[in-house]
Amino acid sequence: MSNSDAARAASIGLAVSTVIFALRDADGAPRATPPSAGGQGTDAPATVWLPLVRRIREPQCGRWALPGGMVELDESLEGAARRNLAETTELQPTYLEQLYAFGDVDRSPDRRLVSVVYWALVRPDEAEQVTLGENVQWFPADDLPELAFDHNLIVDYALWRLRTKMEYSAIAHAFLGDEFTLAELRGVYEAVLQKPLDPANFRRQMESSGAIEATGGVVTGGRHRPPKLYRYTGDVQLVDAGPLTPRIPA
Amino acid sequence: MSNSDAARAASIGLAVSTVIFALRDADGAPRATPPSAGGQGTDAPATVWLPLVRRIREPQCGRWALPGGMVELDESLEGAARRNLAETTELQPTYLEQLYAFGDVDRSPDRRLVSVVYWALVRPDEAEQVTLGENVQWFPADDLPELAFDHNLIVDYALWRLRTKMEYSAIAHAFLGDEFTLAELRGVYEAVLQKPLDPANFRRQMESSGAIEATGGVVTGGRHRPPKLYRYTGDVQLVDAGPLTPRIPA
DNA sequence: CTCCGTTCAGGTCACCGTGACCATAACTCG
DNA sequence: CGAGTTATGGTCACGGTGACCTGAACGGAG
Repeated sequence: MSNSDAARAASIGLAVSTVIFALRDADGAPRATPPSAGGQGTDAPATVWLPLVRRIREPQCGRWALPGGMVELDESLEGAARRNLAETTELQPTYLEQLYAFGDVDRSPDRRLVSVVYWALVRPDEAEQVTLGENVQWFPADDLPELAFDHNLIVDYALWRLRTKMEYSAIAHAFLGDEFTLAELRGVYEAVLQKPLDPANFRRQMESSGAIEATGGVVTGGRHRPPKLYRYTGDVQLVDAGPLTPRIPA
Repeated sequence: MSNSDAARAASIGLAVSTVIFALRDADGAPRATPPSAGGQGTDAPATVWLPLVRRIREPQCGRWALPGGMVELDESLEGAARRNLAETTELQPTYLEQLYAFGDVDRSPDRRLVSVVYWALVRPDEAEQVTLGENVQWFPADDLPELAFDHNLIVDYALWRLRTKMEYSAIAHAFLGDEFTLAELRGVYEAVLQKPLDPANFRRQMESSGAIEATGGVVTGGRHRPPKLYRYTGDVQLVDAGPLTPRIPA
């Protein structure tokens, strides 16, 4: 039982990391703040971006990595994720969900480390609050440099989950403010799924889903017919947000 | 930073547990071994069962719990799950996938414990190999006693995942042998989804999916037209079996 | 003030997957 | 040989979807 003895002597480290997704213009500029409230509304296509942190200590010092840190004794896993997000990027994400626990023996060259990884969606106005600097930068999710540890694999998996889940769950509104136009909502889908959607068919599906309702307001200022504003009703469950979420009554 | 000091002094324990699902007759009898090979083929409706282990030490001594144990320094998370399964139930499951990491601060009364939970599907002939005894018993998944720790919540979540995934992924064959009839495959769906399915429509869907192919063999002996035997082609990906699974090429 | 370009909004239509259902085939047993 | 049972194949109505068309409502150019 030398294994057990070794496990007691040098324990396995437990960390959390988070893949944070936000939509930004293809050139890297942040989206117009609350897209509808701002004004003319950006019509440039958006893409998926995420903030990374440069490692300032060994191992893998200098490489870009996901924000994260060790789990303290008196905090839950999600609590640790939220604390680390607040400390490194000052973000309080709209949407936060556990992604996967990564625990291969050799994933960290130093100490044995198991990382419980979360993924988060933030609104453009939240994303702007990220304090940029030498050690915090935004990167396009589809074109990342070589990251520290197994973080490239992690981001790829999170991106796959985002795109898969976008097709069957109502998570798109986590990228938007409380009120939004159908064009903005469609823009989120197009950015994540990377394909154009028919505006008329998109409208029909959203309306029949019961997930959104008109607020009564419209957005004026555009050189075209003023679009109505919508909000999420909350009637539609976010699917599979974890074991603590009450299930949809069958 | 007293928290950091405390974390270093008494580290967080890392454990794995597994929810093992198998199909058995409603009265608890195991299904006919490899259902088709056996003989007449059981026609009694099957239900979902899982094996539990009685705790033989504090805390929660005497209560039923999921099989599991601590992760050793030199094994991966999935490796630890497989080792614990082999040690406690002698099972080598056909299907094994990570479910969720449970890490609430108060989930274990003793030491701070984070459990990475897996879920597994086993064939009836594998399930029979489980050495039953005072401390290992099968329980119907929908009618469990009060389990140790948060294991009731965990089983409920695993059951929800099983039922959800059954509807969009081809995992049903993990409950069967290499060859099976469409009636047997349909029986798996009916047992998990808890609703009858139309045999003709079920056949049409399975055939058009491309997931199965006829082996050429038939099962004789029944007092009716002999059903054809099928096998899985492997063409259809098991969806979302973890980050290491190659994605379906878009 | 009118025309024009734009997007919003509402509608039609063919097609396909689905569930409900019917009919025949092929076996065993009495 | 007929009865009973399941396997297998087919039809049909319906609902959701994608492709596409038409009018509505604005700002801006002339």
